[in-house]
Amino acid sequence: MPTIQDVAARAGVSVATVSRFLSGQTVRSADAVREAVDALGYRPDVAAQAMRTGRHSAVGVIVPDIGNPFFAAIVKGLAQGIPDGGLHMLLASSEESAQLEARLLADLDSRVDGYVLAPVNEQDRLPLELVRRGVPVVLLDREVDGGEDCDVVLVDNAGGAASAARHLLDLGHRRIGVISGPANTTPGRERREGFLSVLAEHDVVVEPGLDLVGDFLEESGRRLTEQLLALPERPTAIFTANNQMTVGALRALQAASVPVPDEISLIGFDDLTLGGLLQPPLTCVVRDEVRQGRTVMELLVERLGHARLAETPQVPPRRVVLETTLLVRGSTATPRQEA
Amino acid sequence: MPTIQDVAARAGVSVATVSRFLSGQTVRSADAVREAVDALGYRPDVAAQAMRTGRHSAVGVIVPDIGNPFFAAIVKGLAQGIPDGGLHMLLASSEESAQLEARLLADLDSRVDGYVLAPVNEQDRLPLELVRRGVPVVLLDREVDGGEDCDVVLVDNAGGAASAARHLLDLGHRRIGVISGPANTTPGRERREGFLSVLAEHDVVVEPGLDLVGDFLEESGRRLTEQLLALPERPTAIFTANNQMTVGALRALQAASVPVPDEISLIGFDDLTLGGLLQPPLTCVVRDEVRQGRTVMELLVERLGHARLAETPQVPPRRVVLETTLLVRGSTATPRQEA
DNA sequence: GTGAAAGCGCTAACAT
DNA sequence: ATGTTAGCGCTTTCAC
Repeated sequence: MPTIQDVAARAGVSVATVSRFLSGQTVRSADAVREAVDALGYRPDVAAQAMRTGRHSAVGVIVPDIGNPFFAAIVKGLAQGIPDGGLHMLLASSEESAQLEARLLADLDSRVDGYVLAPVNEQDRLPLELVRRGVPVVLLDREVDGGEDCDVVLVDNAGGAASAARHLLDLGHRRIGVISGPANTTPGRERREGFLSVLAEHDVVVEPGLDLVGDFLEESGRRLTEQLLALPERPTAIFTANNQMTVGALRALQAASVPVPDEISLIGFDDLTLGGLLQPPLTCVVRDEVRQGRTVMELLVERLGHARLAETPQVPPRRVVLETTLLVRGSTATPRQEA
Repeated sequence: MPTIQDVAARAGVSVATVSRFLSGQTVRSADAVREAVDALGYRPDVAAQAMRTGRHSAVGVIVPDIGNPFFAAIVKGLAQGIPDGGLHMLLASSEESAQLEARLLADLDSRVDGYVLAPVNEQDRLPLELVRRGVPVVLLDREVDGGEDCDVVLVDNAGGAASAARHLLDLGHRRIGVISGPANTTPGRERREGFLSVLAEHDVVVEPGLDLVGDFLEESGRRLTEQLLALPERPTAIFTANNQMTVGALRALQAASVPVPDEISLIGFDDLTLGGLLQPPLTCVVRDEVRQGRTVMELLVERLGHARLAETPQVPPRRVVLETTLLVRGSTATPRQEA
């Protein structure tokens, strides 16, 4: 690999001139330098640049589960949000483990200029520590306690869940099972609250056996749905708070040969890859995941730019809440009339 | 951020001793150094290490489409294959563009010690250039021409496609549509050839209008299926060569209200997230994606280890071919008897 | 506009 | 076993 020395030698100038040329400054011998760069196939050594400047032209991304198609779509959006050239993404998956998350964050520390984080839980102190140190951070889909100082891109969890609840109420459901996510995550908490508050407004009681909390993974959706099906009096509808748990619910319903929506209606938060091709097609609350990812990266890039210009840029933290849409397909219907 | 100097000062030793301690060598003042490291929260600066040693403790991963759940599963496997601590993954998506791939590779050059690559096409020269330079590379799911010198982890594309073909023949199909991937990719080429060769052995002719080539994306699966449905005489079965095109085919069949498998049987290469929950559940050739990813990373890690020990390690290139399984579910059946 | 030179944090001789 | 020191490739003063 040629170094900047080689380029300078070939162009007959000093390394300083080459460096200036590369950083866009006007240089008398621009042509000669350009020629040398091209001829030698010179690429600056990022490690050396990083050491000298403290900047890495890379961002760290930690998602809870990269195998989840939802986060795959988010990552696609993140990639779209990266401006052309030179900014890279270090991706890691915390597997919903706070411990692993802490290790990853520590490892990334001297490799990146900023972070996209979907913290494992809202009590997570790490993101705020970074912010206090002046490190650009944008939270993805999840907030942390006291995180007002931190950019965040959410969806309207409560509103989306509320629209799902209203839809079920409109259809006539009164006995509804809720499978929500961990109460210490933003989507887990807000979706449950948004859903239940609408039911409460309409004096619909959700007894403890119908109000279940999962972990956002497929297996818990399956298990909790089985639990609902085992009740003496089954619900007539089920709300699942994320895509993976919806998949689990579908498997359980299918395994138990429960006809959807004839016996039980199902409504999920977030669509599935094939949600529209299922029989019946899935009714769900949808959002634009790719756009959400893109927005996150745009905020981060902007903040990185400011961080470069001044020590204390004082860009006020931004909180973006993207809308959700209720997509009514075939998995919800009027409850069957019981005797 | 404290430096190794700070640690040395606090422990009352030289930086060399701290460095030795950190690299695992036995040191007299181990306790004092450990105390200083902990108290200061010292973390070595990776950029400085990289500059000094030339190693980055990171690997670059370039997949063609990170939004594809198949590659998301692969990436999950890759993450599993990373030994505890300190090795990182820089992930990028080439979006099936050779140009973007080249740029990504150039950008990653001074950030990583090795690569996992799913090259955009088999004529791609870049992976071999890296290998010639002594850079550890493992090819993922796709080979390149003349790439005998390069580790690669494939699946038995031809065998899997052949099993699909035999399954359709056994059911009695004789007029079969084939939607394959780009002929200049390994899975595109091998799956088509494996499929067609079995048909040829049984003297089943696939006329040009039934032998279509897509681009592995959902939209091409949809369009080419529409094309098959528009034929004067429709096929009684369709084989789609990857997951995304299978989704497209399903959409087209549904849009045209073609009953599966009653009028047309469908068999795909690779399962879908909800393949088993579709109505009918999808018959397909399956493999263990996570295992494939894990295997790739294990090979790469091994090669990185060798690369560290000697200049010319001469580890012979390995070629791992993982098996596939025919998963017969409900989307294939005996062809309807025509008049 | 340009060049000489310092130095970012670390590791690996080399000398002890 | 330990300390001293050169230098990885680059950017950025500083003096011209």
